[in-house]
Amino acid sequence: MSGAVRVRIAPSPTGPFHIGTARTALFNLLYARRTGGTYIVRVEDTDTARSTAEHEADILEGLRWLGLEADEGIISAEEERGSRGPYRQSARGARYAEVARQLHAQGLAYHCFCTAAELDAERSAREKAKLPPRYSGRCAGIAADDAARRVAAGEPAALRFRIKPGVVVVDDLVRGRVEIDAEALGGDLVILRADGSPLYHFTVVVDDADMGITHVIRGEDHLSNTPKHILLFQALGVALPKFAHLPLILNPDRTKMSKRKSQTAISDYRAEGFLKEAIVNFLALLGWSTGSEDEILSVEEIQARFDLEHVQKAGAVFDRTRLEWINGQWIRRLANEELLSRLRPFYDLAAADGRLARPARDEEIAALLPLIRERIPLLSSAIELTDFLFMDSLVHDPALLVPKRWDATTTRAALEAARPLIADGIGEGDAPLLDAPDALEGTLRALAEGEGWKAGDLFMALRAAATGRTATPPLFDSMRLLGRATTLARIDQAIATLRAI
RNA sequence: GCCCCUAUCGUCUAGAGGCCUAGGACGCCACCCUUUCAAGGUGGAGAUCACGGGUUCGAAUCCCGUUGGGGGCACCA
Repeated sequence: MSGAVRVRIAPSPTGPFHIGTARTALFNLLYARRTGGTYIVRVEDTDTARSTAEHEADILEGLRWLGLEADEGIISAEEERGSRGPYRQSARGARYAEVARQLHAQGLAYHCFCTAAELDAERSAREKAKLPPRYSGRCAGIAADDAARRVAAGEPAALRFRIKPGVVVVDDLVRGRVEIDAEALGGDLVILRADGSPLYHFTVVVDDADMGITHVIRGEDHLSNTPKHILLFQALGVALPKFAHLPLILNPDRTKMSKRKSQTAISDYRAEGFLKEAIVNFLALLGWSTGSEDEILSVEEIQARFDLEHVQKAGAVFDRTRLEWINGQWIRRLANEELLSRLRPFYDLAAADGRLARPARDEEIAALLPLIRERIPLLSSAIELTDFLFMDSLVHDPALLVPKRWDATTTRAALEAARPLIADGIGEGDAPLLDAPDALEGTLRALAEGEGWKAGDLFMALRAAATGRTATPPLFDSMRLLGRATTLARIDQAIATLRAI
């Protein structure tokens, strides 16, 4: 028996991979890494009505993507690692039945013959009397042989665990000592339904015991239920794990973060072009702090500093704006090849769904990187920012074509005057000159000066003509990337459009 | 209704009795840079540390209460 730390994340595949699950998984992983412990993934799919293979796949893929893959437990639909499994609750039915039998044999659990209707009536009666919901314990006193006879006769019976009276102490690593009177636990707890299927509070304890979990790190929403777990651990005669309840992630209105009020699916954030580094960085700082003023941290840096002492006690609002800022920071930090490969799927998807007329080649994206890196808060932003380079045709909005201080006539004259200079100054498929001075810029500035135009207005007219947009990467680089023929054709098209006004 | 947790700028937070006339970051505003948009730089507004009592020479920090917020109380997880 070693003192090695064993922690777990136990997602339930009743929905897509949730941001809150990701945060809990991350904190468990960080704690395991920091202590040299083992990080386990267990799938809690006892709710067969709501659990699906698709959700499980989404969760496991999300964990893998974020770098939160298990050391032990479930890796994928096919792969499971470790000797203390099975790690999927749906495969542990026999074990739950065995433990339930044992508790029953010890008199720690009993058969309950109450029907759903009776329990409902009891509950609503208490509610009407302004009393907290609580099982009366009506079946607790049925003699064992009577109960056995009724079960044998085929009467449906759930199995209830006897809640021992007394005060239960939760020694929480984040919150300190918490005392809860067993009286407030709602009465004896159903651990097996009448059909024999196990319930959450029971399976979680059996699993944590079987898997040798030493630290249960989970959301604060489980704090009130922890005494039930402690009582169950004691009934099983196993050592208690340590508990650490993390603050909840909140909607902007400060309620528990939910799908209804917030974007909660990790896959949605991924599809928008959030980097895994940014999500991990952001999530780590939601409810935990370094104690220093550093903000942009890699998983390795976070791992090296993580501790439960700096975990916040109060809930934290999920601030998407801040996430986007962190994402931008990480995009700017990625090496070129890395950024290129992260961008690749976004360009492929855009080409496939028609937002771009054709796929972008690697060299083309590579050439764009320096132009867009500082301009994209999300990977997906790159598409809107550069789509003009990958479109066969472009429809000018006449309203955008004319710079604010100009009229249509001036704009047309300017485009006509600039056209030959551009024809001379740009080649086919030139590379961007980036920070180097572009000779064409000087030429066009001279033109503007000679005509009494503001260079900025001329550039804006050209930008709108060449790209169809008013916010673009730097103009001259954009035109070089576009190539001589396309740039001139678009200027001609813009002139024609202006003539029609 | 009962039980539990919690409370520092709009948001995420630093702060573990004197270093705090409360620091940083996001966001916001202004200016600089600038061909647009960004990025970056500089500066600014923004918190009577929820409130009220204590303890102490001294409290954002400790104690009690109040109020606010949240969570939990299923044959859901």
